[in-house]
Amino acid sequence: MPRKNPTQARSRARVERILEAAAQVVQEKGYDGATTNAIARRARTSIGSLYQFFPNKAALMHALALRYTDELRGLLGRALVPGVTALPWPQLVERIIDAFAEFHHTRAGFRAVWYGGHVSAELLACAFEAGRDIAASAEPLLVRLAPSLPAKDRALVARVATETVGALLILSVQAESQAHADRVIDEAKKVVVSYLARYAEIPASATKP
Amino acid sequence: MPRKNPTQARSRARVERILEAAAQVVQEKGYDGATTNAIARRARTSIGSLYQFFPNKAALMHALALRYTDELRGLLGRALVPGVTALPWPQLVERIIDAFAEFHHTRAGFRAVWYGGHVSAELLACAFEAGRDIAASAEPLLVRLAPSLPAKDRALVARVATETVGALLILSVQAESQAHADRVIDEAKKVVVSYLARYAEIPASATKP
Amino acid sequence: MPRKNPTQARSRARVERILEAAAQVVQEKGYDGATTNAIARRARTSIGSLYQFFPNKAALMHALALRYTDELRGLLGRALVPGVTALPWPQLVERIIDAFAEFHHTRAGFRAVWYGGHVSAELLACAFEAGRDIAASAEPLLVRLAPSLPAKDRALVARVATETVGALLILSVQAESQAHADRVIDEAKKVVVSYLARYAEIPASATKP
Amino acid sequence: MPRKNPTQARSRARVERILEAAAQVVQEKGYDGATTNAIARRARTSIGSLYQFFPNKAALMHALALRYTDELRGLLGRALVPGVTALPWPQLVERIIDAFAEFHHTRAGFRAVWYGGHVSAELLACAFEAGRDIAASAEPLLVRLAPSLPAKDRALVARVATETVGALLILSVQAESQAHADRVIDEAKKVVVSYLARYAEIPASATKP
DNA sequence: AATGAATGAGAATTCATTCAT
DNA sequence: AATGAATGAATTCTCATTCAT
Repeated sequence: MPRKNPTQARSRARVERILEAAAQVVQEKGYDGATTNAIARRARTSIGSLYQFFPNKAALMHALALRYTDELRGLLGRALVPGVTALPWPQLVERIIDAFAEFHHTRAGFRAVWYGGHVSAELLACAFEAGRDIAASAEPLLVRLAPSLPAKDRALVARVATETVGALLILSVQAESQAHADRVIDEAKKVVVSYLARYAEIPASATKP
Repeated sequence: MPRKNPTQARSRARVERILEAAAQVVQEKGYDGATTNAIARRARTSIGSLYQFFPNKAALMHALALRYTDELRGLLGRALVPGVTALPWPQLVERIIDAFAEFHHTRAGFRAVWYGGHVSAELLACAFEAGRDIAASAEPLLVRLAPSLPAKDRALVARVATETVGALLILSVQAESQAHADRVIDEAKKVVVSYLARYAEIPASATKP
Repeated sequence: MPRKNPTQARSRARVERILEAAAQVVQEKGYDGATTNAIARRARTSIGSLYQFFPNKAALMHALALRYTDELRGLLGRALVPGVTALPWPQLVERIIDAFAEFHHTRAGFRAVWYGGHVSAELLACAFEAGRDIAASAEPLLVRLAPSLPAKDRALVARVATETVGALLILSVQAESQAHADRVIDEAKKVVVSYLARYAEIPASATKP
Repeated sequence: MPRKNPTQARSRARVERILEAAAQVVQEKGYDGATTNAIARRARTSIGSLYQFFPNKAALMHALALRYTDELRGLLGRALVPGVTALPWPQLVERIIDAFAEFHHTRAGFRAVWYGGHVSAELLACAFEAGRDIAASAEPLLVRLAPSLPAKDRALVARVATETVGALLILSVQAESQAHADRVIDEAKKVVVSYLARYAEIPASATKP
């Protein structure tokens, strides 16, 4: 019974190192300064190895973006721990916004790549996809909130709410003080809750049965 | 009585042509594909002339970006024609969103430069300032809507509303069909109106005296 | 009886201004930095006018070089004032070297163009010609010194002596102190006098009849 | 027991090829005509490789120049083989001049870079240093020739003699025929020997004990 | 699999020169 | 004659990608 293929493990670690290096280099030098050679050097690998894992620069950048969006994609699911889902819906929404806010404030690399200078066309495409996915993961909440809303509308509402939160979190991150950042997040909560209230078919105080 | 120095006029026209060409090429080929030579060719000028007006590619792109933010800055003021300001506040807000939506949909170059990848740190700073200015131009409306709101809160609310509209207009522009784009804009109106309703001290139906 | 064509006078002044500007710009920016446009700007003329007087950049540089070499060409003749030519030959030689030394130390522009950085191929060709001419102007002295020396040898000896003086004057100009510069000139005199003494057919103390 | 790292050896050879090519191209096309692409082509390398070894054109030219000055620095030492040092001093001096003359006539690239135009200020500083070093390597001969000459004067005399030889060798190289070039070298020997004879404290016929 | 030297297409930019005004 | 905006060929240099070792 052989243990896990050591080569695979090493490969995985190397890919991780390369992505980490890419995030750092993009952050430090900007998108244009982030040459594949510089990234390989930072990752203490050879440029040849980099190309073993990523067919070209675009693929590398795409993977870099996916790494964060994947985390984001799972974020909503992870926020919905049992105790939380039972809360009245406005508080539930606020908890989710808090979870995203924490992500934005914690992941410096994320901000660096997404908002810290050069946002490439590839990254934007990724962001769009990620947005769609995140919105999709928010749809179940909408089902509870507005059961009679047609599926198509539900997707739209989820997307609009998600996108709004995203934009306001960026504004929050750019704030000059922590206090101001917090106030922006408070307003974001108000924006989304007011909006969803339009569609809500259950009272704002109802807890999950 | 000679008319305006023809050379200056020609220069201005040429700069205009170059910026227009740049917008088109960036839109078509992306930032990296937009070579200075291609831009000059599209503008039916020589590459030398391009460099007479813009010291380097970054400066050209910067000018292109500024051109749009400057237009945006004045947009709100221009939307507030007499007939409009007398409308009930929710309709007034909707008119303003329509004005911004038209701008986003009309100015292909705007989208190209701001969302077409490669937004430099310098440009982001510009965008931030522009956001602040646009929000500032929206504050008078808030005074009418919520006279007792403290100035500091007013600035925050204006900024949050502005940023939300901006984000949703981008989403709208990315929509695959015109119909979908319109629905996104409708939702944007709902988001902002619901949010502002929280602060409104006058009825949604009140017209200006 | 009309006075001198004023246009010609103005042209001459303009050419002078351009050459002066060229010398300055070469000195300040180096040969590569000395663009024709920069020279025209410094001369407060248009680039078009510059090309009216000089068919191309090479011609301008050539004229610039000639301006100094022409002065050099006449220098020896001017040094031979009556009182000087009567001196014993070694002192005469020393006087000539002093005259050249003064020229080198006085004409900062000359040093700038010739030794201050970028010496172009054209300038070198000029220098070679000038060297030949200056050597030629020194030949009459050799006739007095060594009447029986064949003309061909005389040309060679004159050239060798001239070139040697030139090289040592450059060394002198590069000296870190005035005192050191003077000592180099003293040695230059010794070098040339010792050399010419080989060919001298008249005593070192003989004055001209 | 592996032999020298082949990569290093190949690199060294390539650098050598590039420098050789640069010397040739500069000689043929002049400094301005010597494009980096032309040099790479001549060296049968890619332009990319050229830039791997030299950060820019100036650096390449600088390296080319240094290569020759370094060779020159060692030249005098190498000329003083046992049989030569025992010669009477005037013959010894002549042998040294012959060695330098051979260098000048052999190394076409040397002439190209140093006298082919575009000698940068940086390069001039190099040349000055090299001159000092070469003069220093000649001082031991002066000690034998004029033991009582103070050290400071010795340095000056060595420098003056060295510089004179250098200037006359350039003149020699520019000569239109080999015969003429040889005659210039003969005169150079006379110039230096006559000059040094002024300081000589030992007979011109004395051989080294 | 890993390495990194080598490649070369292609980009930005300059500047001598022209020519319509 | 004078002007200087316009031209575009030519140059330097970068960097994604390949491939022999």
